[in-house]
Amino acid sequence: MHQKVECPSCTSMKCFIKRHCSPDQLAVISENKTQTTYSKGDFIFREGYRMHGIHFTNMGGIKVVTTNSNGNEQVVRLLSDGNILGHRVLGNDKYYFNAIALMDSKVCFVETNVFQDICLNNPEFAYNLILFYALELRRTELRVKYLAQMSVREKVAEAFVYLNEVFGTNPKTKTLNLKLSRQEIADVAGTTPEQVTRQLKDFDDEKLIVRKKREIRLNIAGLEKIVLDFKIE
Amino acid sequence: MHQKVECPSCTSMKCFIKRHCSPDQLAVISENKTQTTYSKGDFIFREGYRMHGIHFTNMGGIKVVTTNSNGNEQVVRLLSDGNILGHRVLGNDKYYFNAIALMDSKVCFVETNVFQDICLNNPEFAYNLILFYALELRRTELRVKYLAQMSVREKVAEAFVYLNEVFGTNPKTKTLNLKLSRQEIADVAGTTPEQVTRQLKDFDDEKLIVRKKREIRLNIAGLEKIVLDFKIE
DNA sequence: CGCGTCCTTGAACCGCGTCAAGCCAGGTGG
DNA sequence: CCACCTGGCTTGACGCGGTTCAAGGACGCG
Repeated sequence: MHQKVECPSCTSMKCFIKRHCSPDQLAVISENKTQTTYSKGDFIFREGYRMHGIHFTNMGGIKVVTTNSNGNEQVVRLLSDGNILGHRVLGNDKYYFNAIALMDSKVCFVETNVFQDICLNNPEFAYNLILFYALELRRTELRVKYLAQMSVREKVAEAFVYLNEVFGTNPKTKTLNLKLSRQEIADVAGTTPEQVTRQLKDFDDEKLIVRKKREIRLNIAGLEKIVLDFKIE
Repeated sequence: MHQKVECPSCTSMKCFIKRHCSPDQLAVISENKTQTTYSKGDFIFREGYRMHGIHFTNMGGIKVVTTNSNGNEQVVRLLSDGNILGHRVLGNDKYYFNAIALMDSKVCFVETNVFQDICLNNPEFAYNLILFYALELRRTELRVKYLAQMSVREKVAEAFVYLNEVFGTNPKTKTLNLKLSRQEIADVAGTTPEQVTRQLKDFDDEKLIVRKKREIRLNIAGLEKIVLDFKIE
């Protein structure tokens, strides 16, 4: 197994804990946290899993998904390193979604009571967490709107904008830092693999992407325009 | 105008402020809050409106909606008395949804800086607010799932379950405590008035509802079964 | 070289939204 | 008091978008 990364010596600039806790608190948290390494495809938690704490991604990428009757997955949220995971479960220990590693990932875990202590003793931390939740809530609501009202074309465009936002592109090749199957893209967009293929063909014709199998070079400005046009009218 | 309800003498058992603040704090908040009465159809805030605080419904009912290109509304959230409204905007003053009164409503408003002070000086309040946000987030994510994967039949059933959850039914007549047009039901369910009519007919045939124009008597157990069946398989 | 997996493409099907016509009820004015 | 009008409800017909099904092709790996 890998060496555990201790909070005081952690270099993540994105980590919520790292950004909002005092050195003293970092030491306490570090002592009380566990850290696990997951391989691509591993479950961080499953539907019905009993949660008794909060996860923080130290490195890697994770998707939170919900499964429907036919076994199709719908991606509810994507997250890269430095993000909070499983914070929805706070105060209610049963959760109805699965969290799956999209690549090799390292995840820290803090138990609820430790976390609660931080909140109660560090009001600034708590207030910043409230702001974080507010932002998350707005994002999720926006996704409600998207899934309910967008056409497939718009949903696929939005999926790439979202993927780019979270994982970014290789600055040299401009290809997405994550290779996904048509099925996986469909799960993010909320449609079928066949529709994804068709849309990718259209986008290719329109110079919005260049596709070489799973390597996809994005014309982000163009894709964002599709999403923006939806928002405006 | 109506008389302002002061927090210390407010009798709402549901109000978040009332439940989690000390008498001292209640006095401070009451002094700094404003209270407005809205009639059915009035906007509490509009898309693009600049927000500088948080609302609490003292009495009444409100819907938070988003409008699409054709002018159709999609209900994102319903709330009755004692609820928090506009908390998503915290830390980011622009909002992309409209809040509209469903009936005559009284709403309290607390400015952000006052609210922030409460959070920073009352960690318990802040922590409970975090729990509230976590719950809200789970609810919203569930709606993402519903809108993305449910059939119209299931969505209409879910709309009534949701309406019943928030506004309840008259214990005598078992009719919904809120009369809505077909269009308004469609906005909650995420479909069209015509589809609502068709579903209501089906539900009536199946003894899941009894409809007398806008008066609708619900067989909640039956409707919940439809939603539950979707969840399970 | 052969097998399996994923991608692609076409075709058929179907659920749902749209359009339009008719209906019913409540309100208004003669 | 009734005739008319208006707005919402109902119902049927239609068409489109998107999912599903199926077959063929490309690629990778043993």
